[in-house]
Parts: sequence; structure tokens; C-alpha cells
Amino acid sequence: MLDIKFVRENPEIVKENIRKKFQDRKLPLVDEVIALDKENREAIVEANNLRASRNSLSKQIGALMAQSKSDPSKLEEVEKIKAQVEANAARLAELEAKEAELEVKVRAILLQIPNIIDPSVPIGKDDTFNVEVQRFGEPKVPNFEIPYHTDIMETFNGVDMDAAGRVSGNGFYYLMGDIARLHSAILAYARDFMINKGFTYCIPPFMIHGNVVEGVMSQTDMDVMMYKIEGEDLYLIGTSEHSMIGKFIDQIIPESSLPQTLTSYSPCFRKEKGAHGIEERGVYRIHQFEKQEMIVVCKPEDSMAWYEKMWRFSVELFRSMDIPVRQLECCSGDLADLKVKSCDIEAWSPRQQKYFEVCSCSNLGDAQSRRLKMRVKGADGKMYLPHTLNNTVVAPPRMLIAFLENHLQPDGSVTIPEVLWSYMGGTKVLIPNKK
RNA sequence: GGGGAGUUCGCAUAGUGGUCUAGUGCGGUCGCCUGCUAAGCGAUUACCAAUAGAAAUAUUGGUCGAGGGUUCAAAUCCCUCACUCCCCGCCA
Repeated sequence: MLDIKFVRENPEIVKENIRKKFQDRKLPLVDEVIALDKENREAIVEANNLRASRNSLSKQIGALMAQSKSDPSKLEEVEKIKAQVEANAARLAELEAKEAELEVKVRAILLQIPNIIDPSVPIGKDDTFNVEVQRFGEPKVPNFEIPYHTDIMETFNGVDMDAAGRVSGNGFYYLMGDIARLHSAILAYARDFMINKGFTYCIPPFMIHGNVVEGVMSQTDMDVMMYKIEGEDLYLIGTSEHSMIGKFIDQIIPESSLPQTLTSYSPCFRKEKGAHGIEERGVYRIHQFEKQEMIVVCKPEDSMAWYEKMWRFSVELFRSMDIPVRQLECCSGDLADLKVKSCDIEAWSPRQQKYFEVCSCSNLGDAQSRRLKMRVKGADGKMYLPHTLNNTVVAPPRMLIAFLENHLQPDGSVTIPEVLWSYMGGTKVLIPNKK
């Protein structure tokens, strides 16, 4: 979300940015919002003048009422002044309605105008123009067949999709035994990994109020993602980012507390209405999963440096578990409207012989803080908007796919990387135990 | 789940319809005074918006948990909601 003042003063920059994102249909919105804003400001000026006169007339009434105790004739004057106030009441009501309406319209348009993208973002109209920046680790091409991930899990009695279907329906899972332990071990390792990077570990609320949900996502996203608790004003979070950013809504953050570097754990609940493809059996796309997230709130001048650090943390984490990854930069057309710059970290799938998304790192600039009224009070006493960033540390159910495929041995065992040994009670290799 | 009390400037509090331009204390900042250590005096100390200005700032409007209502006028009265604390019940 852009600052209306910025749009007003730099309409050409805003339009050029819209073109770069291949959203030409939004071009007329720029002039439209500038016109509506002008109308709104005129209404504000007129209404403020009327309110000022009402306030001073009301004060006169107060004084006259006090005098009327000794001099009842003052009451006549009171009536005259009341009539004056009433004469303006209709116009003021009209203006107030207009102000409210225009403010809503202006905001609605501002929410549609995309954030100004970073000059470094590659230009392209859709995800086919995303750019592979760099690979980390050699993509393995095994000389034996890699089974589908749920089939690997089953050799360890590690998953029960049938029972999950009966109990909860499609899109749920039971992880069992060593596979469940591996899931928890990865989360615990990822937690400690981020703590060692200086991040503060958080466990946030897993349910949040509707007004917070409306703050952090659009109505459309809300409908396709969020589960609502019946009879309560509570929604299950789709990611801990919802509760972590919600923490800052309407808050004034002391500058001395920046940068806020947080790593949060939560289960995530998503309706995932819409397409389910062939590769989406098993635990790839599910209604419930667990995730370790990283969130940074920092000074504007520091956000790009944090962005670079954050995606590298993901790469380092995956490489420490010996999983090949690549950085895929989001092109202008594929970049969500709120984002300045974003990239995915994708893990190598030896079975599919391709990379798939496991982390998504985004710099939102000040768009999120403007939208949510998160402000920082600077040393000089001035308020400014901080920049916000977020990135996945790891989301184990999906990441287990990459893990199992990359560590599967020809004999069906799965090796455990050294960094996880202590989290696995010393287990260094998983041996198939299906009876 | 039932009952009660609350939510006012960083903190603590005053404020039952007009003299609230929201007071006071503490803390913070600045200045003055006193040649010494918990002293004194004075000033200042919330946010948002519009307008004017190069700017510091000024004027006006709005904000007393949030939203709505009554009124010429709302911190104050009414309604809805959120949150906090206490008691009872239930329960990891």
C-alpha cells in the first residue's frame, strides 16, 4: 500500500511501476484515486470549518445557559443560536457521509495499486519469467528409482493417510514413529538454528480475531484460506506471520527495539480452495502443517541487507541438512502487490528431477506497516514507518519430501544428517520397518 | 459458563453533560539557581488529518479501549464489542 501523498506527487512513477508489473488495467486507478483524494480533502476543509463554527456556537450556548439562571431572557438567545447550528447540521451531515465514503474509496484503490518494486527485480509477466539466481549443492540424480514420498514414509510405518481421511478428510495426515520424530527434530533444529542467528523464539496465538485477519489479508484471500471457529470471532491462522504481524498493528514501536528479529513456530491451517494437481497427493499441499517462520521489523535503510541475510539463512539451513537448493527470484509480474522484492528457496527433488518451493522470502518495504499503522518513534521524536520482512525457516511436512528423497539409500534406508542426530536421540539412519 | 470491578498523556491517578483549551503527581527533556551528595524554581513532555510554510512551526478538526447512538454540546448518558483484574464453577 502506497502513501497517497506519494501517489499524488509521483503519478508517473506509480504508473510506470504498474506497467512493469503488467497490470495495465490498473493504470486508470492512479488518476482516479488522485481525483477522489482531492475531493476528499476539499470535503474535509469544508467540514472542519463547519465543525469549528458549531464548536464555538455551542460554547456560547454554554455561557448563556449559565447566565440564564439569573436572567431568563437569555434563553431566547440560546434558541437563536441553536437555530444557527441546525442550519448547518444538514450540510455537515452530508459532508461527513461524503468524507467517510471517499476515504473508503481511496483506501480501496490504494490497496489495489502495487507497491513500487525494487529496481533489481527482473521484469516478466508471470512465473515463467522467474529467474534462477544461484544453485547451492549439486542436484543429485540417483541411479535407482525414488518412490513417491508417502511410499517412502510407509516403509517406515511413518504415515497413515487412510486414517487421516476417515478422521478428518482429505488434506490431513498422521505422521507416525520415526517420521513423526524426524518432523519434530527438524522443527527443533530449525528453531535452535534461528536462535543461534540471534532471533527471538516466539510461540504466538494460533487463533486470531477477525479484525486482525482483515488487517493482514484481503477479503478474497481470507475466504480461500482461513478457517473460522463457529460462534466465535476467531480464525485459525494460516501462518504465524498473521499473529506475529498482528502483534504490531496500531502500535508505536520504540526505535531502540529495532531490528525486531523474531522466529515463530506455529501450526498453520489453510482451506486451500482451488487447484490440486497431480503432484499434490500426500503431504505436499495440506490443510494443516507446522512451520517455523522468521520475521524482521527494521529501519527502512536496513531492509535490503536483512532480505539478503534472510534468504541465505534458509539456504544455510537446508545445506546443513545436505539438501540441494536454488534461489529463484520472483519477477515483476509474479510479485504480490504488497512486495518490493521476493524470492523462493526451492529444494531439489531427485524423483521429479526438478526444484520445488520450500521457502518464500519477502521484503514488503513500508507497505505492510502503512497498511497496519505500525510506526516507529525515532530518536528525534519523529514517527516513521518501519520495513517488514518475512521468510520461511522450514515447513516440515513439505520439507520432508525433499529430505526423504535426497537421503534415501538404494537399500531403502534414510540417512540422518549429523546436525539432527542429537534431536533424533542419536539415530543416524532410519531402517525400513514395515511389516 | 455465572457474578463483580475496571480501560483517561511513558507510569499512577482526578474528572457524573457546557469554566476540560482533559487537571495533578511521578518519570523524561531543556533552562535557571545552589560550588558537594535523595535539594529548589520554571518551562516542556500523546497521536492522526487538513490547511499555510523551504523549514522549525502555526491554525483548525478529530482522538479519553473500539464502534455506533442521544444532544446545540459527550471522557461524562445509552447500546454493541474487545480486553484486564477479582470471586464462583469447570478443566488440562
